[in-house]
Amino acid sequence: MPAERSPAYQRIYAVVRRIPRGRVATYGQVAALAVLPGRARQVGYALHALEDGSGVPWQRVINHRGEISPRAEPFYEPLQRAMLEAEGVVFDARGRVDLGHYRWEPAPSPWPRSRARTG
DNA sequence: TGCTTGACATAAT
DNA sequence: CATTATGCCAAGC
Repeated sequence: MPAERSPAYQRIYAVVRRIPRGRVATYGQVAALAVLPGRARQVGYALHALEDGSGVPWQRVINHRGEISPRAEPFYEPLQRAMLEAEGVVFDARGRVDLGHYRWEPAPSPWPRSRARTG
């Protein structure tokens, strides 16, 4: 049984698929949403095992610093950046993404604020 | 089976 | 915010 079929990997892929276009998420964020707290490395490992036709938007997963994590093949770095830029994600002069602006938030503060006063 | 590596995160300085 | 140290777990050898 390939590791890609592992339940943990499947949850990771499911979370990554939920990342909307033009948004990014960190490995730790994906790990937390995939019910794998503290195992951010596994997220990267799971994405590493992905195939081209997997349909998983792996390019939307970056590290906590808003940077594209360098992998063994330097070829992927500009590729991921180009894919994100094609989605509307803007990179800083230092090659970083403003997480405060592009970070995907699956739960947009569902606070029990009850009836909003003033509306 | 045990050691090393790796698409990371967090805490301390 | 950058560095350094530590935790984490699967894959490769």
